[in-house]
Amino acid sequence: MERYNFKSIEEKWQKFWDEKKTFSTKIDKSKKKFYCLEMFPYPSGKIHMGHVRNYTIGDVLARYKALKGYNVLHPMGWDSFGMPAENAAKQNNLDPKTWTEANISKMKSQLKKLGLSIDWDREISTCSDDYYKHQQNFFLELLEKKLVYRKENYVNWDPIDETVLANEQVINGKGWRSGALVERKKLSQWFFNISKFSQDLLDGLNQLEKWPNKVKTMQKNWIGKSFGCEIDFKIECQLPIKKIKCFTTRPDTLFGFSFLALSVDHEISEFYKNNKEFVKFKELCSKTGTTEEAIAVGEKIGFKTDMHAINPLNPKEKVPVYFANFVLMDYGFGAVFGCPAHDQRDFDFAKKYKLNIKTVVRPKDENDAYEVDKEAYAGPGILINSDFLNGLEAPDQSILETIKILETKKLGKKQINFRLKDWGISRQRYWGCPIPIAYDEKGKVHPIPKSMLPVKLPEKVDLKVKGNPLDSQLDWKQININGKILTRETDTLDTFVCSSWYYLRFCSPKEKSYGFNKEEVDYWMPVDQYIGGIEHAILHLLYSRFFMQALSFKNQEFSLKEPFDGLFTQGMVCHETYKDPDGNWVSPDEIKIIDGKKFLKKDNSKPITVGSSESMSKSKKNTIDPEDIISNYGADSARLFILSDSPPEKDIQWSEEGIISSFKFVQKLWNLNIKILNEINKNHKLDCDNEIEKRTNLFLKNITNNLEEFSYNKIIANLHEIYSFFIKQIEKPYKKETLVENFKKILICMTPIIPHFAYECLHQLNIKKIDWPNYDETILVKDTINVVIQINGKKRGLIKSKPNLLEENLFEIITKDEKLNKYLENKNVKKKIYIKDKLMNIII
RNA sequence: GGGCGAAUGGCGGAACUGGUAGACGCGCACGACUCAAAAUCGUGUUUCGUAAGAAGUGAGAGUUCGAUUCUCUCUUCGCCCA
Repeated sequence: MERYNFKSIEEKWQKFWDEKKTFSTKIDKSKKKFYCLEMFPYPSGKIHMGHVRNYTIGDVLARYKALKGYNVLHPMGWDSFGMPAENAAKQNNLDPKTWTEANISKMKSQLKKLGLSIDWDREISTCSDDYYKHQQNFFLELLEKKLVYRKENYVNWDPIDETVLANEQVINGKGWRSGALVERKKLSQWFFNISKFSQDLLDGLNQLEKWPNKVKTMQKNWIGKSFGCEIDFKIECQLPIKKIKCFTTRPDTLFGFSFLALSVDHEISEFYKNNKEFVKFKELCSKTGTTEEAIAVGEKIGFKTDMHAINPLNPKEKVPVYFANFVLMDYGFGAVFGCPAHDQRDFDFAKKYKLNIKTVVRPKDENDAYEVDKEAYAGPGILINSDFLNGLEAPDQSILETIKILETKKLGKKQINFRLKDWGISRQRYWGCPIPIAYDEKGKVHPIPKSMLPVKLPEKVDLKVKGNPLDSQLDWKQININGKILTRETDTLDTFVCSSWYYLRFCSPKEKSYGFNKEEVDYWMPVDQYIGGIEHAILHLLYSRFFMQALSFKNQEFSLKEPFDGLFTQGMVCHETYKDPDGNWVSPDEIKIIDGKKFLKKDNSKPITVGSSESMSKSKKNTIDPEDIISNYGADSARLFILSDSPPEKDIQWSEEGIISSFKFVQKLWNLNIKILNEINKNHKLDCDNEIEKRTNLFLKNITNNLEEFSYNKIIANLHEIYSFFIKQIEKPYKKETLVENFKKILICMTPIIPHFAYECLHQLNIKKIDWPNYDETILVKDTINVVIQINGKKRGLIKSKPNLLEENLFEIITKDEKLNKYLENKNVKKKIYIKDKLMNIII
């Protein structure tokens, strides 16, 4: 038996593809295009199993579509700006550029070893000025369209990384990378006006039929459209304040009004800036964090003012006005009216400060004496204790009706509110795209002229200074524009900006005059299938959608609104976790297993406890290095296993047994191939039956359907089945042409999955022209079928018969069947349900 | 607290629009080859039962001739939001 030498064969084909530029793509209007894109990696050092899974899934699709006759664009690049480079450079006394480029070249060679069908001529890297100069140009275009602006704003400040974080980068009140407790700080920042497109981004989701519903729901919730009402509350106080504007989604509960709460950043707070108690209170609030989550979890605290607010529907009623930590300035108007009976947050606050709690909604099955007791009631019901609103059905009818009344009385008006906030894009970091802006001594903004782009990052900087290193680059900071000496903006762009348009750049990566070439983009866009992790469900995907909206805004030339037609989110790669007796994580290669049960540490034979399977991470030491797998088992085996065990959208458990099993399967296929090659040289003339053709056609049908549906785990099952059939068939008499012809088709189906192996076999059979084989439905028509026989719904037997049997004929067969008739003897048949060619259910 | 989703052998998972539950793989058992082991090949493998047979898709109900699939209630887990 010949051993399959994956090393030399994989190398051979990778070299062949590289030299022949097999996967280089050009516009070809005679063919339908297919743009297959996987989320490009951050060049962190080396690839991990998550990459292997992501890019294998994409590669199967790209290769399959190419065989189906599509002109496939399948590019790869590097999301190469970002903080890890800066941190690593600081630690290793390198510069971020050197570190990043070394990582890129390492990871590129690793990706090549996977045998991916990537057009490497289109490779891009976001940290190269070829790329970011176009991004700076986009920034200036958006500035002209007034979609970029600058404002002073409270930000989440990460005191360890010394940078501003987006709300999404704050997890449990801590920085997503550093883990530092986030502080509030006021800074001048650049913003993309993403909220301008809230409604468009929401509407656009409806068109995205090939997106998972889950992701669409997440984006919908993130955009957070709410329908409600703005209300002016009259104020009584010593200060020159007449009224306060509030936004509420529940104006119908106005009769339950018991306090008015303001954000500590509300403009009215200016009147209290000399009040020592208030200043103390404000400081306390700043420690609870700015995220909605931090506020919801933390204790609700308030500062009572001497102001009183008047209920617009009941002018006799006056309630106290508080500053409260749970009111955010950037939602609504930074002021809310409190109705404790029907909002848990208000309820907690009212209990704490002993405020009035008046029930105004009762559940349908309660009577009007119903009173809220231990917690707020936010469910549907009937309005009570609400004067002229009594009896209305909450929430739908009562809200609309109340708004109508408020509008006619000119006390408020209907309003739509969005949760989506503008996107802060300034980062106080060196390793990012410079913002093409300068300031004069008065602080006035001067865009850098487009002719002066790119604004290049200075190459040699001292990263060890506190704060942003660009700030201390005095020679770089100065710029002469038309004879004026100005100071550059030293903040750089959030790296999410880089990844918001890279898919456009792939269409024409060498275009010099602009970020993309219109003709190329018109041909290739949108991305037909985008593949990546669910962790980007909100940010990256929403920002990319925004970027297209922004580019097409006031632009006759460019009208594409949705960048990604199809989206697929793959699951994570998991592995068992191990701990030694001291509770330290132990990595899988430090472990030996005895009799499949005992887990011991290799060096000291101490017992190891096996923990749950969790997503691979360095901190839990449960990672497997793809490079080891490829060098021990080959890329084809790795690809085969990563596809085989679980559906691609679910998590997969990496296991040693699994990869070995895949490795063995490749070897078995190789042996089958050799047997068939030997058969070609023999001169068989025996003609058996058409079973080979039939089974091959069934295989073709199944694998094609499964490929179309992303059921890649089932494709591997299909391969196992057809292998088992062929290896048995080869022992029987058959016509050699039939055998070889059908085996060729199967090999073609293997090329997307295990390309090196399959192309080698096809090469040995001297096959040059390769197209996806079609199946013949007529061959699949069965001449004998199994009909299930049920008695009273219980399966009692099977009848083999020809198709299209008449009911009475089948029943006759049943009565002649000894085993089945046993059930029918002396019984009255009440009913027969007959589903042709499938089943008969006899009710007795 | 709200939203979405999931639950099938020892394990990962199949089962198209309601119609043979457990495809395929792992693991395990037995057998062949071998002095022996590994590798390889073959057979078996939901549970109980010697068998005939019975039970069985998280729990409970419902619709139906028939439910893993549809409806309701509950439990547990996961993800997102608060």
